[in-house]
This record gives sequence, C-alpha cells and structure tokens, in this order.
Amino acid sequence: AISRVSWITVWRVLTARPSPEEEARLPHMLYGHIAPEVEYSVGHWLRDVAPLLQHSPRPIIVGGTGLYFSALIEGLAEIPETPASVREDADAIRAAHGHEAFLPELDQDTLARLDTANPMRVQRAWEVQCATGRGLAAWQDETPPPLLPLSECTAIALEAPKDWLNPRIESRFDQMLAQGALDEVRAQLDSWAPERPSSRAIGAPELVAHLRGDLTLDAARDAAIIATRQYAKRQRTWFRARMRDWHWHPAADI
RNA sequence: GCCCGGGUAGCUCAGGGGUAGAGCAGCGGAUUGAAAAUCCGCGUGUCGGUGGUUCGAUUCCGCCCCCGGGCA
Repeated sequence: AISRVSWITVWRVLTARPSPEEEARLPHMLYGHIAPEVEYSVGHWLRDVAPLLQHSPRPIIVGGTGLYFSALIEGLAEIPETPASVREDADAIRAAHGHEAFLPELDQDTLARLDTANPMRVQRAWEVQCATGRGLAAWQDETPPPLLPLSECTAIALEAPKDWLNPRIESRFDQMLAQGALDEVRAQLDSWAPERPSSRAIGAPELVAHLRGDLTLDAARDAAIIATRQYAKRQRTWFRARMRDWHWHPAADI
C-alpha cells in the first residue's frame, strides 16, 4: 500500500496511520516519511509515487485528498519548485498589503481562471510568476499526460453518506484520544509552528490549544470533530464532482 | 421574600414603536504544488408567556414564568 498524505513522522495516532503490526504484514510506502519541518505538496508526492507505480504486484493507493488523486490521474503542470525565499517575500507582501496586491502583477489568462478572492491561490499564482517569469496559466496549459490514467487502474470511491459517517468521526476521534493523541501532541509542543503543513493535521491545533490552557479538552474534542466533519464534506464535494467515472462502492459494506 | 441584570436563529450575542441581524454551527459549491489547506454562496426565528397602551409592540407599561448575581 502507498499512503496518501499520511505524511508526517510525528502524527501516528492523529493521522490514523496503520499500526506497526499492520505495516509489517505487507509493504507500506510513503507513510510517515516526511519530517514535520519539511516542505511537502502534491508535486513532491507525485515524484515520490512515480517510481512506486512500477512495482509488481501493483500498489494500492489509498487516501482521501482529492487534489492528489486528480493530479495523479489527470496530470499536474510541471512547474519548477518555487524557492522558500519567494514564499517568504509573498507572505510579507500579503501581510502588509493583502492578497489584492498580487493581482496587478498577474497576466490576463491567469487572472481569468483564478479565484481572486482566495488569498492562497492568488499568492501561489504570484509566486509562480515571480519564480519562473511565466504565468501560472501558461504552465498549466502545458500540463503533461497523467502518471496513471484512469484507464490503467481500478479506481474505487467509497461512498460515505454523512449520517453514516458523522457518528464514526466522533467515535474515531475519541479512539485517538484513548490511543494517546494528547501525548503525541504534547511531544511537539516545544517545536510547534502553526504555519507548517504538518501542523494542519486535524486535531493538532485543537489539542495544542488545550495543552496550552486555551481550551478545555471537551472544547478541543468538539472543535476537532467539527473540523473533521467539514473536511469530510469537502471530500464528498470533490469526489462527487470530479470522480464520477470511478467505481462507487458503499463504505458501509466494507 | 426584596433589589438589580438577563430571557432574540441550533449556540454566543447585537438591536430596537412600522413583525429583526452578526459570528460560530449547519447546508450547497469551487478547488493544477500550503489541499487534513484556502475560498464562495445560503439567515422566518411563536424576539419567554400573557394582558394592556397604540393605527401598529419583539421594542413601552402591568402581571406571571425561567436563568444569573446581590441583599436578607
């Protein structure tokens, strides 16, 4: 099995990573292979996945991040990595003037397909323009063929209706707490950096807030459960809209 | 028992004589390198109950009920 984004080395419980016993039963790849302070994104993941697709028997790729599957199956523009310094500059500009400050520097094609109200998307477009001298739209127009076209794999989408899923989300988080999620977070408290992708693991910011005395455990639990439900909603929306051609299967049957 | 506050959307609260509004939650959507992220759209609810004043009351007045706090 190849993981989705169960990245980070430090969140075993919080990311519902398979147990060491489960991982020992058959090869698991791309689980916990990223240190918490390392930059990571779809592009990195695709480069990590590419060589693994040659394995025999063929791997099973599991996960719930719509963008990663779309990139794998539909392709992703080959844009050179933007240097960390560009991100820092962009962060500073946005903090000082807001993301609207980026708009005048973008080309018409990019602006036309951009959600100009979305600070992250606008900033990304500016970073690409700044780092490569070309517009994001131009890069996207040259998107290469996908690594794994739909016709070359068996794509299965698990249908998890919210009334079935919501109670499970709640008990799953309680299970994480019982398995030591708080200890896992406590161990990161000193090096906590909220802006890192690894700090966005659902439940981590909430439990950090609790450990710092800003939230009761109950309030942190509620917040994490709500965040999970909202994430599940976004997954449903993404898969419903973009994975219509997959084989749909009721999750309750598994 | 008396005196103050307060009772408005699922929750926290704002408002105020012409039947009401924010944040959060919820629901729908977008999403080609932060994606477990980010963004967009959606607000009728006996304004605690009941009498009264008024052309008109959720808003003013009386009584009652409930929740805080204070005094006894």
